[in-house]
Amino acid sequence: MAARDYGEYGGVTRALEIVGERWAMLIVRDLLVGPRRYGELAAGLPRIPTNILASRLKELQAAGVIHRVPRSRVIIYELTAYGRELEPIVLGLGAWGFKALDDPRAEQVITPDSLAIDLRSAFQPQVASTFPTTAYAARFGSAAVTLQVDGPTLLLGELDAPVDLSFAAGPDFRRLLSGDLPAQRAIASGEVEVLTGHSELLQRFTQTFRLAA
Amino acid sequence: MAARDYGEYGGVTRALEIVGERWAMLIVRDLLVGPRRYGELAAGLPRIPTNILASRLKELQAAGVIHRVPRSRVIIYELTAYGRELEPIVLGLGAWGFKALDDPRAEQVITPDSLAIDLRSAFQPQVASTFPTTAYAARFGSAAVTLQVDGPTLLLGELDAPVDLSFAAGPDFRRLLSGDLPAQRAIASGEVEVLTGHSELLQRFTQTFRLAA
DNA sequence: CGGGATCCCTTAGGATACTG
DNA sequence: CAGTATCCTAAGGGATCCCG
Repeated sequence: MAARDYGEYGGVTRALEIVGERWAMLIVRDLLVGPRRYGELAAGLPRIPTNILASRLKELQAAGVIHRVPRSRVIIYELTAYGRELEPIVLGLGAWGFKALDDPRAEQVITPDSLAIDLRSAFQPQVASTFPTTAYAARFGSAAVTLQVDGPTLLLGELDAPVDLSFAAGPDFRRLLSGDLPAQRAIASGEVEVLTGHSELLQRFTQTFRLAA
Repeated sequence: MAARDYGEYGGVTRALEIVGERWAMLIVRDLLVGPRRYGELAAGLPRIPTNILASRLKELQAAGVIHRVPRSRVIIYELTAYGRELEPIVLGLGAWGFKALDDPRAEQVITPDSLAIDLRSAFQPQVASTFPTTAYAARFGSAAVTLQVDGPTLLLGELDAPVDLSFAAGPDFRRLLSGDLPAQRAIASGEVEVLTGHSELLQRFTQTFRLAA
């Protein structure tokens, strides 16, 4: 770590020495969704070389951002309390980067963890509070997530209620989340296909999850 | 930019493709303090190679984060509105990294812009509101800043009032900002030297600028 | 089969010199 | 002062192999 520090004494440089290396912040992002195994992280970061993943995990562990937990014959990586403090920063980066998204290119994939974090950064708690509890199953491109919105809180992954609306869309979730493509028009044009549930609930979804473009 | 993107379609990856490269976020940090010329940026980032600075500036400009403004025979770089939206993220990174700071090493320097941002991330507006307007001139190691605290607002750099307290300290500003080293003890031990003004004002400073360790 | 380690090669980045 | 040009090293990409 001697050659790649910044030679400066300050909070921002220190943070970047820890999570500024290539791929590091994406590992943190995926672990914010939940604890993950080595192979799950590798699958969620399609282009990461395995040696880089291994060394980033060691570095993040040495810095106290993550720790490895042996759990019933397999090893689980999870964020420490200090690592979880990066959540607002990662969500902020997601919201900021969202505005710079172009159209999805053919070689780009959407991973479930990436989608989960984007939806969390789009989540509007105060709007959500105005609706009754709602469970969604959403698919964008090849990535699917289930979400349960319960008042001002958002639960990702595990549902304890039946799904109220499940829908599938193409990889371009930008226009739906930005409000650029209204829910009813998305359905009418076929850009969003409602699989189960009331199609009116898609409008509730787009009000609950909103990111400025 | 083809080989160094992440092959993923999402907000966080897009953000990191723009400001995730080495040195990029530090350029943004320094420009958050104010517009800067090429040479000023180079001076504020002591170890950046000049070719890297040049290419980062081009990339950030292409992404709409900064723009070059010719001003009276010299070129000024400044953040665009989109670039300024990174402010809470940079301040958050600063506060997060602050907690991981070790003792300053001999080869590490403190630059004025880095110090300015660290103090901004430490600024406590609600505490500041309880004090009358106060102007400080602070020096840590080789970096000096002037600050004017006016109610809940903080002005860096230009003062329109006489300095109420000026002091000098070593490069280790951690213990003072974390509250680990109380103001009076810092003065008694000589770790902080009050140059002009009432030494009691140092306590006001440490209450106004506070970062958890 | 999960969790890495090893290999080779490519490219970004560091150091320094140079130019309009 | 504001950058280019060059050369070289080290980090990252890609594939394969290893070990419990």
